[in-house]
Amino acid sequence: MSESGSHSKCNACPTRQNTEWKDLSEEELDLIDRFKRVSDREPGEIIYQQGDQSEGVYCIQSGLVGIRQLDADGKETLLRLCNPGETIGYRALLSNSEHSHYAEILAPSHICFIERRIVTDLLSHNPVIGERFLVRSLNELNEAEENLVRSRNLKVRTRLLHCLMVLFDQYGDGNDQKGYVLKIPVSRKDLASLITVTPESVSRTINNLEEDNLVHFEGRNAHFMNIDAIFDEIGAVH
Amino acid sequence: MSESGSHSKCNACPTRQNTEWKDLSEEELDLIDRFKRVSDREPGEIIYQQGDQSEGVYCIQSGLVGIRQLDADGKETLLRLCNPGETIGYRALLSNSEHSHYAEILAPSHICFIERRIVTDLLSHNPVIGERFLVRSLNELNEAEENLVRSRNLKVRTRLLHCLMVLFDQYGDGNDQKGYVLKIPVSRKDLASLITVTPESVSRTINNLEEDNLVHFEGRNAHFMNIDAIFDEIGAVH
DNA sequence: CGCAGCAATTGATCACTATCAATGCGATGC
DNA sequence: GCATCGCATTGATAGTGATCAATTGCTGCG
Repeated sequence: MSESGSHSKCNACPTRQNTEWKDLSEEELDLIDRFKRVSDREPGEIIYQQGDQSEGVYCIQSGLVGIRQLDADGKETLLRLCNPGETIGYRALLSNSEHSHYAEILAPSHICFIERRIVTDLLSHNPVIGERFLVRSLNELNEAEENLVRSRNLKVRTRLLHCLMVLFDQYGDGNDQKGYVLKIPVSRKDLASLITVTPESVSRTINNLEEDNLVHFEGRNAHFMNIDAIFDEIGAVH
Repeated sequence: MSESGSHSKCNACPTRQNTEWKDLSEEELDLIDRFKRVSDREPGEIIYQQGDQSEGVYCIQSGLVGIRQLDADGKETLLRLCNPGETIGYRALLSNSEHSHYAEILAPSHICFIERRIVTDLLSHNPVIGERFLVRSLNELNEAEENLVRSRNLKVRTRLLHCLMVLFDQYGDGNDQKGYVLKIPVSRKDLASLITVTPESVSRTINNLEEDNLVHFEGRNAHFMNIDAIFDEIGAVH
């Protein structure tokens, strides 16, 4: 990583309105601005390690971050993708425990680091922030549970379609002459991990979707040829 | 359910020390005491329904409650068991959304209902309560993720052993002459649901464990014949 | 340009677990 | 004591996805 000279103001951060920090006072934002450390990060870099103590939180200004978890056998799972505006690493900090997962840069990113004492300071002065993180964690909890239920009840094909639709929601490029287009932001391996399956199975399922003329893949681009049929399939699941 | 005449004081509640309410003031406890509604509930009764708006939270004074989730196809999953001291239904209330799951009584229970306005009142006056629920939800989040990773990486046998050990932790009856004993608090079907498999698979896996002389089952009682071997198997997983 | 190294695909096989159907068991009620 | 209902087990089968191994494709780099 490289320490960036840019000390852009949080106030001007285009994503702040959707974040846990959206209702900070000028004064509070100023506090963060003065102490935050912004850095340029490249894919593959680790923001924090599983098992480490929390030193603060990280706000994603731009780019893409993956949250991964290693199990006892060393197998890794990609739990979720985090987008600009998201603050990560908050869980270990707020529960006063070590990071139960690690965060890896997936696309060139600008990351703002806010150290622990600043965060606790803000929390103790402004209860709204705590509330925001509470709601955030409740949402993540819902997602996690739905994820579990999906991977239990749905076949790989349906899970993949579902996952692609979720990705399309966040990263979709609208439509071109062929249909809706999505630049999948992750590797096949990670795509597989997201839906709890092996890369081989993803490959085969992709062939499957091609044969059925539902989705056309070229590299990381996915073209949805018949998006209604897709919604049918993931909506009223057989 | 039957409205119970007993208005036992929260102060005297044997489980309160481990709960989110542990550091309420006398005055605050008194507020709850005055407005809470205690009821006797029998197995099968539903405390709140998935999809309903939150009307308050429910504190389990005694008994056992299961949190279940229904998916779009009507398949149900038992997500977790809740024990005396636990407050449930807090998620919908705090995130201002409908219940994403439902709660069913699994053993005769005493349940205290605390209505919404009391909770929000307490929350707004005492930020510590919010913090407690925040930590609670962070813990649940960790559990949920570990659960997902386990059901991805581990075979049924290992998951079952793991689940039994977790249950033993909470409901274990110490040991008799034969070894450690656990009265499994749920049906086979629910046991299966907890580890995301079919009841048939649980049955077969149980036979398996019997053959290996690891665990002996008679009805809902499980005798752990060789608890070290069990820990070996779930610790250093192949 | 060609090589190295990694990512992705393809192929063949196998194990696990789901599924379906039937039977067994146990509690409850008449 | 017998019938019934629900729960649990057992059996037979099939399908899904994992696994292992080999190939292809791609990217960056000397």
